[in-house]
Amino acid sequence: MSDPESRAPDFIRTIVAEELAAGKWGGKVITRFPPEPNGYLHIGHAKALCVDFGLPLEFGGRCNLRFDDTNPTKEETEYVEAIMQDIRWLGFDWGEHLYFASDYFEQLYQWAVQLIKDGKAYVDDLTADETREHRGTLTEAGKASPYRNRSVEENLDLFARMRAGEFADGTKTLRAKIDMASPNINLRDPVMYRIRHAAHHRTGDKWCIYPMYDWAHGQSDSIEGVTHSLCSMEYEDHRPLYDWFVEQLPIHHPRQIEFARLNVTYTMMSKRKLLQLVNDGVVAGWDDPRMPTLCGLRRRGYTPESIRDFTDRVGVGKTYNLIQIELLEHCLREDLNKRAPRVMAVLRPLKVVIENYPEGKVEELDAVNNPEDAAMGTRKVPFARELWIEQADFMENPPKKYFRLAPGAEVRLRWAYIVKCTGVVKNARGEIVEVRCTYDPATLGANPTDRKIKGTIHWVAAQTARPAEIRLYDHLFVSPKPDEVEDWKSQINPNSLERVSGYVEPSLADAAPGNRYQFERTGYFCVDPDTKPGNLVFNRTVSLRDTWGKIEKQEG
RNA sequence: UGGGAGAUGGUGCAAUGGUAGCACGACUGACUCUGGAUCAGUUAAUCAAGGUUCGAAUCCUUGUCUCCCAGCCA
Repeated sequence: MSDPESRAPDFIRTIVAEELAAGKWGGKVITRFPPEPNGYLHIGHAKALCVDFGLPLEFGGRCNLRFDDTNPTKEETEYVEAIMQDIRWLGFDWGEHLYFASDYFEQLYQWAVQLIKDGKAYVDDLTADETREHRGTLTEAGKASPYRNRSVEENLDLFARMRAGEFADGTKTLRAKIDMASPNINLRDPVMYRIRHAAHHRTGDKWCIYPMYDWAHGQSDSIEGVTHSLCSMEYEDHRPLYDWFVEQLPIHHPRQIEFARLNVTYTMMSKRKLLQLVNDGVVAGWDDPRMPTLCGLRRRGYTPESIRDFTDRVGVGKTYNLIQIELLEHCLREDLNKRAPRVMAVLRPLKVVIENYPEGKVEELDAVNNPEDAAMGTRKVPFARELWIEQADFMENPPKKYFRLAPGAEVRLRWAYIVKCTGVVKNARGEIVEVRCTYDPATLGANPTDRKIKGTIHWVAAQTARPAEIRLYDHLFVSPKPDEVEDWKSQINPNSLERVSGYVEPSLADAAPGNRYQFERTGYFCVDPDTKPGNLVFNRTVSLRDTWGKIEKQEG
């Protein structure tokens, strides 16, 4: 991961550094990460997490985890548990500072009463439709509700009775009295409370009125002593309201700063649409390895380090961005290249028989676990007369520049001998079912001096191989911007998951779920939790860069 | 056509009046018992037009384009 000191400071860190240098905020930075517990965290949240938690890490201070649970009809405990797990996995710690906006409901209520007393809020009887009609449009001012000038006493009485449950859902709201003619629609008497006779995941049936985001968020920030309330660009229009609410009370005033959210090609961040993918069975769940959710990426085999590195490289700005998924994959490969042990696995098996190798003989050959890290040592891999190789590593009529096995051609078997193809066996349909070879006993750990062997292929000895289910993933969507297509579901990639039955070397027999490996020459894989004793399941995390594949593509 | 924000290589981020740089991608080549990794190199950008200035991505003017806002969602 990049050194924080070497990174160019983004505009937020520049602002904070200047403020601190000027003696503001008492020299410490307090931020908050405020998820709504109505879905799972995704890669976009990872960026926000890195910004929110990264700032106090750099300047001193802390980041609170506060659940923004002000809407009981959408929120569930299942989500809060999952969100906490994902944040910890990514590597961030909120210490003792776990909060819920619902913890502040009483204080929020008391402050609302104060606003009513000050003539700055009123109870409105307009229906939702009427409220919309009164709000005006982007170009026309709104008009005042007929209830806008109720007396303080009447407002106090009505608000207390709203809380007491005397009124049905949707019949009354508490509104801030600001300016129905404001060019900023957020300031046209925004709703502060609505009536919802619904059980809340934490407060149960204690409340039947719930605060709106704008009212709850800034006041919650203030209660927690937050200095910098970092959020995405769409809240820029809300900042005047955020400021207005905290200024009406003699309380601490945090600074809201907005930055552009993360977008990545071939996926989407909409929680609503991701939920739909889950509900429609397009994916197997929130943690399906094709999902951009943190739990999906985790199951896929992504490392938290690679995700943090990615968010570092993406930067923080105010410009709309669409990051190419290749950058994420690059960060992943770079990380895994250093730490993933190498093993051999054959995804699409083709039988090879070495005619001059004794039947029944098995040799234990030495293989290096990671050429990038000698400390990872070596292991033994069994070699025998019958092997599995990759179907793609043999061609009966090879094109030029094909360095693998073909009739009459020689190839190095990784960590083993050089073999030469002597012929093939075909079935009744003319398909190749077996490749016949001879091996050169002098080439174990040594290269021949009379000829140059360009190709090396991986293999698994048939009699000691372990069968495995291997799940190969591709982008969930065929379009780089699936969100921008009218019918986004039409962009779902029908081939985003392919299951193959392959063979892995015996050292993997007891591989534990979550373990990550490089299958030499094919990619990085991790053991899926679906793995049971004797039934190995691997997910392809990401393929290796494939220069040959590129050449093939170019030449048709 | 109200308000807010933003425009730098294909993508993302820097340069805050003084040589437009870094990363990913793409393309060459070297090396290699992974067609991986690594190494070397190439490609390619300041939204437009005026103005200020010795000098402008940066300052001024005008224009263009993009995004966000009319939930009792967050």
